[in-house]
Amino acid sequence: MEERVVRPGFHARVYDVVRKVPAGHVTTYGQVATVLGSPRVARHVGWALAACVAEDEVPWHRVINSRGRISFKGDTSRGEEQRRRLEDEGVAFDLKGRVDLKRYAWSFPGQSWPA
DNA sequence: TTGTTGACTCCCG
DNA sequence: CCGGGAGCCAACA
Repeated sequence: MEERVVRPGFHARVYDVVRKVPAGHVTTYGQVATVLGSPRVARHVGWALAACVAEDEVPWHRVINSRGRISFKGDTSRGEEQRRRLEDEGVAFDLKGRVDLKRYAWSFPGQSWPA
């Protein structure tokens, strides 16, 4: 129950949390990790999203880093796609490619798991 | 089993 | 705010 231990189904939890983010809003890896019960696993949230694809129906593009920026390890092609999707949903970007978290950050219902 | 890696975050300057 | 360094934990070889 309140184990909050990261189980092998970690990805599934990440996906569910990300799916709760409505269009026009964004969240951070740390936020998702916190909802999962472990703010330290922010890196694994990104890793889980990396494994996720369109078939998973996960709005991975709504997840950015704590600085309101799009972080990638080198393949910016997905970063540009992420930015395009967010702009299409009404999320404005800074000239430096940053999002105003103050305005678009989404709060999860209960901020805990399970929801 | 250990060691390396990483779509991160925090601290410092 | 930005950049660099250290820490974090699970997955992978």
